[in-house]
Amino acid sequence: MKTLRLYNSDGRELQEFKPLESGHAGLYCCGPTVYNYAHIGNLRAYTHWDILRRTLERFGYEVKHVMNITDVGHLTDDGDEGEDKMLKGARERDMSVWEIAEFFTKAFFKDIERLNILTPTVSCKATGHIDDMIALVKRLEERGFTYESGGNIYFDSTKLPDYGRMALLDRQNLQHGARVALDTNKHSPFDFVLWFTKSKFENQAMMWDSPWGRGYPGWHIECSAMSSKYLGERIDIHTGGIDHIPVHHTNEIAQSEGAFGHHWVNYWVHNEFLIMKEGKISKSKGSFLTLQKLIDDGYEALDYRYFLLGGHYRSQLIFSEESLDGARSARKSLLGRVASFYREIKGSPLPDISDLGKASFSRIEAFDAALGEDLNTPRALAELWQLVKDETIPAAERLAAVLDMDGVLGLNLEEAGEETAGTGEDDELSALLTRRREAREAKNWAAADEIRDELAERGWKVVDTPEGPRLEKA
RNA sequence: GGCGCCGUACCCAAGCGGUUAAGGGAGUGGAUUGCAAAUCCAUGAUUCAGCGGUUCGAGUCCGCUCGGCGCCUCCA
Repeated sequence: MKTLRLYNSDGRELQEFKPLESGHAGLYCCGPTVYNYAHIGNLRAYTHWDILRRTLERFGYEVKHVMNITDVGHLTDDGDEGEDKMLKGARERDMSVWEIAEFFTKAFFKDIERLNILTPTVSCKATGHIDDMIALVKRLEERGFTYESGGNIYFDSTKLPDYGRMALLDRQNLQHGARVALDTNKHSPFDFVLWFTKSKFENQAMMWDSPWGRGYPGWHIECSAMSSKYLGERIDIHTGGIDHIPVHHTNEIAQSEGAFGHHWVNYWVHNEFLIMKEGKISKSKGSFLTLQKLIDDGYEALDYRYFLLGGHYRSQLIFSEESLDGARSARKSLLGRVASFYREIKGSPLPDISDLGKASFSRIEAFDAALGEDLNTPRALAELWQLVKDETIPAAERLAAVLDMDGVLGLNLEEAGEETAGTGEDDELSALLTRRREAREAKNWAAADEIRDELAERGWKVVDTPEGPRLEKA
C-alpha cells in the first residue's frame, strides 16, 4: 500500500497515515450549516477533502466518509443582535427554519455534484440525532464534566488537563471578551454550552425535550455525537477549516475525550482559506461569491475545481478573475490534448496501467508520490502536464495514464472523448461541412463563413487542420 | 494583548539543506491559415521582500526589519 503522509494539526507535523483497521479509513468531515448558499471558499474545503478521500481510495483503502449537515441554528455574527442563523435565513426568505434547511441542503448538494465531489457514504442531519446528543451530554454529566448554570448545561473545561492542546491555547494570556461579550454563566471562559434551555433568542423554532428541560443542543456536541455513532469512538481522520481549530474542534476534542475516556481522533486535517484581494470571503459580511455566480459568468464548475487543485490545501489561495481565467484556459487546453489522444487512437482499447512503459509509469509514480506527500495537488498536476506533453510516449499510453490520474483529480477528462465521438456522425453536420469545403474550394469565403456561423449557432466550432476541418463542441 | 500563517518571474503556484528554482496562465517570436479560431514549437527568475547569522553549501534553518493574511465571535 502506498504511503500517505498527512499534516496532523494535533501535533503540528507531517505523519504517516496508519489506519485503526487495516485497509479501512474512517473520515469525518465537518459539513455545512444550511442557512445560506455555500460560497466558493466553503467549496474549496469540500473539494480538497474529496481529493483526500479519492487518494485514500486510490491507495487501497475502503473509505467510510461521514459528513454532518448542521440544520440547527446557532449564533449569527456579532453585528447581528444575537439572532439564530437559521431563524434569520428563514425570516429573510419568508420560509420556516425547516424549509430553509431543506432548501439550502439541496443547493449544497447541487454544488457538490457540479464540482464532481463524491457524495459522503453517510450524510447526517443534526436535527435527526438529538437523542444521540442528549445521550452524550448525559454521559459527560455522569463522568462529572458538566455543570448547570443559568438554565444551561455547560462543559467544564478545567476538568480536562490538556484542554486546548491542538490549538496551543494559552489559558493565561488569551484575552477573553476582547471582541464579544462574556457569558456570565460560565465558570471559566473556555467552558461552553452543551444544552440550552434558556435561549437568549426569542422565537427559537427548534426545541426538544431533554432531561434538563426543553431546549436545543450546543453547537459542538453534534459532531461528537454523530461521528461516534457512524464511525465509532475512535476516528482515523477528521477534517475541517483552519478556523475551527481554536473553538469548535478544541471543544469537540474536549467533550469526546471527556465522554469516551480516551484519545479520540488520530489525524486532524485542516484546510486554509480561499481569500480575495481584500481578504477572506465572509458569509456574514453579506455579499459573497457562489458557484452559481461563476457559472452565470461563463465559467464551468470544473474550471473552479481545476483552479483549486493548483494550490495546496494548507496554503491560502488567492482568488481573482484573472487566476480563474488562467485555470479555465489550462483546463480547456488539457481537454484539447486529451481529445487529440482520443482521435489518435481511433477507438482502439487503452492499455492496462500495468502494461505501461517506463516513461509513463514513472510519471504515475511521481503523481502518486505527490499526493502521498500531504496531498500535493499542484505537484500532481505538474506531473500530469509533463506526461501529457511527453512526445516520446505513445498517445494510447498517455491517454491511459492521464485518465488514471484523473481518477483522483476528478476533472472528467474522459468527456474530451465524447466530443470527437460525435463528429461527423450527424448527417446534417457533415452536409454543412461538405458545403463549406466546396465553398472554400471555390474561394467563396462569404458563403464559407456563413456556414461556419451557422455551425457555431448549433454549438459547434470548426477547426481547420492540415488533415481537414474538424468539429468541436463550442 | 495572545496564537498561527505567508511574502518565489506580469498573474496563480510548487519547492521543506546540495545537479540547470516544478507546473499552469498571460506575453513575445515562429509554424500553419483565405480570414479567424484552434493547434504546434520556441522563449522567461544569475534569483527567491530586505538585512545579518549558522553551514563546505540556504528560497529552504536561526534572528531582526518591512509588508500581507487568518484566528481568539458563528464561519471552510
